[in-house]
Amino acid sequence: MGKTTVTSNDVARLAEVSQSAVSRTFSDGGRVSAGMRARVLQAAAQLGYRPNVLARAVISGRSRLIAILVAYLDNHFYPLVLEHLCRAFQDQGYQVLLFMTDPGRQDAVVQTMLQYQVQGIVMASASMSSSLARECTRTGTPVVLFNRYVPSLPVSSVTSDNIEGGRQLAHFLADSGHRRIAFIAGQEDSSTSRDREAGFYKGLAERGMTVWHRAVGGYTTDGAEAATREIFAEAGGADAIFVANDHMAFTVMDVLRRDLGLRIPEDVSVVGYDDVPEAGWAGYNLTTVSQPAAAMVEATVAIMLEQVGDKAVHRRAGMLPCALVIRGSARLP
Amino acid sequence: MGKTTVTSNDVARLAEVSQSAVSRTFSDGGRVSAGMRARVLQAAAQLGYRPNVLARAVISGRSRLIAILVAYLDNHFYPLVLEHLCRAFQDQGYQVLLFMTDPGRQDAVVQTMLQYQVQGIVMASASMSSSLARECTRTGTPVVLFNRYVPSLPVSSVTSDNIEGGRQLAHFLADSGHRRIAFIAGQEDSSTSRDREAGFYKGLAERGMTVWHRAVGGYTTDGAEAATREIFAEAGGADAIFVANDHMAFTVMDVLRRDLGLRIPEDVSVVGYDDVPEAGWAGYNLTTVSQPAAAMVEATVAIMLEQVGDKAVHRRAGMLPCALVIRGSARLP
DNA sequence: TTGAAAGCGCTAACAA
DNA sequence: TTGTTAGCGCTTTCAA
Repeated sequence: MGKTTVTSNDVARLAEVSQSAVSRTFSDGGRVSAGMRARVLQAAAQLGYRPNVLARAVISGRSRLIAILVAYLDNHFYPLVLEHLCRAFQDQGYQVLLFMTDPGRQDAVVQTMLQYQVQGIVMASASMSSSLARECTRTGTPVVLFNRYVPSLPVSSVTSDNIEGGRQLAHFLADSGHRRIAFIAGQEDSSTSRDREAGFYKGLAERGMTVWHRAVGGYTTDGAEAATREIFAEAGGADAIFVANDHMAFTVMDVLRRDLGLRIPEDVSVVGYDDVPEAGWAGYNLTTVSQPAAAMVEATVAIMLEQVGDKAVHRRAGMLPCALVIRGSARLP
Repeated sequence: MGKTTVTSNDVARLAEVSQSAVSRTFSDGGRVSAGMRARVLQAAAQLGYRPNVLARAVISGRSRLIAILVAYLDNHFYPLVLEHLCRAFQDQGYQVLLFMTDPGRQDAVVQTMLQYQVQGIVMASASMSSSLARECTRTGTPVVLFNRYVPSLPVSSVTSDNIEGGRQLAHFLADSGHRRIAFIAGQEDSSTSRDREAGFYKGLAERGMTVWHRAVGGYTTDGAEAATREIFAEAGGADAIFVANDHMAFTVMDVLRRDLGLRIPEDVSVVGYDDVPEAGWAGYNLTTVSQPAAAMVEATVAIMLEQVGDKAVHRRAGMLPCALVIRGSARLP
């Protein structure tokens, strides 16, 4: 078989030029004459030469690798975001190193990322310890939390205005005549769930109301089912439920209709959060708040590219507006 | 600030040992005495040393990088597969380089993968040109097509038995008394759609029937909607529709119920393929064929690991059994 | 077992 | 513009 990999030296020998001429031809700002370039490219094509970007990264310190960490992909919001992030980084000449993690193993995963010399880290549906955040700062690796924030950490974040979204839902439900309004929280330690809840309570208060019942679904299917049953174990049940995200809301609707024999929205109104594609499906037709996924991805990429290559890392926080999407799962005024 | 990256030389200097001792301590089969190991680890911890795996990859030729290429993530089958693949490779000490691509740009993307010295390529919902496949063979990079196969190419593949699945659906519909059975194809050039269709026709033939109408949905939402309308533009319409995957089937059901005012399954039966999580949701309750995603991922990873590091690439083809999942979207006998 | 030395494939300063 | 030279951070012979 012989050697299987073609190096810049092989190309240089065939083209009868120096090895650095080959390097210049294949690097961005390379100053090479048209004639040289042509000879090199011709020899490279003949041999099937392909630059080894890993070797390049070792020297230049620019791996053009961005790590993305996600905890799960069952909530359809995240695959969508992942797809857009990946395409956006690719378009900018960066490649995505994908990591799935369970809470608890995140620190080890971040160590692996750093070993791969990634130039930036995006964390979606996942958080990070403060010691790790500091380590990233030390190595000059910018971190962007997607759809989450931790004010005390030296990391950037991109979110939408979850407080305002929760508030608008509260107004909408209160103004539609609902009186026993329940809330199903997501993960209690996530800023999304906390903010949506805070905004929701604030909105209710502005209408002189308080939440009728609060349950926790933990952003899981099982949790959502249990929370729904818990609410309707009480006498009378709720006449409206705000579920902290769409993914849980679908389960809630299934339990309500199939298991409890209730009609939506005649017997009980359901509203969610995220506006994932399924929310628009006729089988659910869910009233919800849309998160501007495309704009959030854009902001994430912008913050990343701004910091990549900089020696120092700056904390940036982007918050994008959300919008109430009224469909048919909640009664109207 | 000073130097920001800690190298094995820094550790060696602090521990007063040779640089190669540090290297051995951090590489797998490194023969080092316990005392040496302890000194090195202590110095490394003190400095916050982290091996540069890119430099290691340049020398050893083992990047421990696996590329995964997907064309889209809206069909929920793929995020699920991606999540499992990623976790499985991570567990084996490999990292995933994720690429999203549109048909047509795939060749350029594969070139990028090879530049990153990936040790293997998984292609899901995406195909590959024969010249590229040959190039991968030449570089000794194993390729596994997930949920797709191209017999003429020197690449491995993992599929489920789509022919048998289609056949079972045909029997099921025929035996339930349906007489005007339509089929909505996916992408015409994909082996999944072709096999499901072939099996379906075979199954119908075994019951002395033929397909009543055939339309093409192209695995897209818009295509599925158009195909549905096309079928019901004909006098009478179908009394059953086999949709080539679940993702399109949900759209078909929406169009049927919301736009055409038909009841499922009283007026028309709908069956899909894949058994994505949403198929089990009460709002759809779709009769379908389940693809063994977990087993397919397992087979993919096994084929990959078997070949990674081998000089020569072997063609492997894994086909896993599927299973009919009967829910409520199709009439029973 | 340990250390010295020679690279892996490439970039980047420097001189010509 | 081109070639020469010195590395990047690491693995891997080869002696000791």
